[in-house]
Amino acid sequence: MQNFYKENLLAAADGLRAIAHPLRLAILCELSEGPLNVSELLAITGVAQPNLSQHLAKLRMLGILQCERRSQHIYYRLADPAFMGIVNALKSVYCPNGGTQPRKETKA
Amino acid sequence: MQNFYKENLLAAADGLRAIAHPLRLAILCELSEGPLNVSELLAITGVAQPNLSQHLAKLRMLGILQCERRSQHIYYRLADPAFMGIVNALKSVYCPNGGTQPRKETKA
DNA sequence: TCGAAATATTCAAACATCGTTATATTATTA
DNA sequence: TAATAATATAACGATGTTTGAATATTTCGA
Repeated sequence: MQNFYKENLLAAADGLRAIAHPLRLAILCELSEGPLNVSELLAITGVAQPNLSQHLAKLRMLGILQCERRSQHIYYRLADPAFMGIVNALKSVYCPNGGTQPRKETKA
Repeated sequence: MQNFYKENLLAAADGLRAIAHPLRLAILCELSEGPLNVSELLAITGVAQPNLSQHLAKLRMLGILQCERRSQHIYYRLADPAFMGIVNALKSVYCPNGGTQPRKETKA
């Protein structure tokens, strides 16, 4: 398995585990259409606030999301466009219908 | 989050969790070059035999791998080429050097 | 048919992950 | 500056995952 195993596989598995959760996938799919603040994500996903916050924290700490405060609201965006390649591959496997609908522009 | 959430996200997260493990990723990467039997995978990965067998069982039961007995040996192959889209997206993110080396043909 | 090789299964312990509840922090508005 | 809205953190129980050890099964060859 050469050095490929020790280095890249561990990193790839970490990255996969980071997104291998329905809520985190939902977050990534939504943010792939543009940034959103926590309240908006809360309304879209319908989960409990601390739950969402913890998943956002995980994605943020892994460098997958960036956040930026704008007065009362904290906006999240995708930090690493490379992850979208993976999300898109997933969409093409699991979302025959095309996945989420495009959103109206929220003056990002 | 429409119906997209309940159906596709759960399935996609399941699929991701199935491959979000260094050894299972290694197996998928190796088998993406062609079928291998368990002894060969054992030699390549260097892990303990029951450990490998358990991960193979998981991938097999999820329909990601197929296996076929050929006298003493059991050969595994990728059952679902759709997964290769995901594996390839991963490779392009995590394997700058290109990942595994191509193998000699083992008369599949 | 007996033994050995190849592979799978079972079980328990260690560990990680998830959701919930309660609480803290930060920024705005009154 | 006190109250409130937005978001984060902490602690905890429940559940899931991973591994190693022991053992079982299947197949082939002698």
